[in-house]
Amino acid sequence: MEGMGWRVMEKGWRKGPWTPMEDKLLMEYVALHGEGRWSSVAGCSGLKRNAKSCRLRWVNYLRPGLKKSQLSPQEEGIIIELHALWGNRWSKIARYLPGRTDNEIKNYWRTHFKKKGKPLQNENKQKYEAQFNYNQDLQVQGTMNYSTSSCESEVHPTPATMQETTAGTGSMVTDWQQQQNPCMMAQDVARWWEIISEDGLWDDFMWNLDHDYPNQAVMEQSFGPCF
DNA sequence: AAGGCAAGCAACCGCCCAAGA
DNA sequence: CTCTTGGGCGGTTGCTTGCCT
Repeated sequence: MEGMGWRVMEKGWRKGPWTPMEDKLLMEYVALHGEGRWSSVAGCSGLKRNAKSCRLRWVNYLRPGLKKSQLSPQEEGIIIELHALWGNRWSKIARYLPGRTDNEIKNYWRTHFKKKGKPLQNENKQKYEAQFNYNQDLQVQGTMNYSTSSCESEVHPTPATMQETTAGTGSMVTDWQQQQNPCMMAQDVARWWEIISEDGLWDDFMWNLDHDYPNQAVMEQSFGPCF
């Protein structure tokens, strides 16, 4: 560690894993000054960490309301669905999973889905289907905002989808209103899933997601011009 | 029991963008 | 308008841990 660049003092900044004492200092700082004033953390708190490191530590680990538990099948389904819509927009996806961080979702995706040549089959697919059925139940109950018609309507993942995970961020709807119109429904995802997994399109699709947006050609082939 | 290997995760890096001077 | 600075984001790295041989 010490000799490998970890924890070396570069411009006086500490690096590497955070100690409990550093966490305590950072929490005290945020309690006093609030979030978002990262550039002055070092000066005010005595922490020898740069602004970015402090922000990251706070956002990914110390922030109140973070869930430490494993992702539920419902959350997994949400990730799958939103990743299909937006690609690697982790922070955007994270906004719909209260208590989860973009880093966590990103790591989860990479370890659980990306490394596998054909992810989401069998066990994972079952999990997704559980989520799908769950969404359908909600839809029946009238708590879903999913449109069942077409792309013309406002269609987006709803707070209802994430009801289980909602921890009262309060900003979800507002955030959502600023989002694009994804034009995809749970049913579409399920159908797309079948096509991708059975026709061997998955690899192409996945690797194209490394770029900004999902493979539009594949999507259009499956669903028409929505994408 | 010990070594190797892979998965998981915390943290860093570099780039981009927006706001302010 | 241009430059600077701070914050945010996605990609990547490398340590830790658990499993397998």
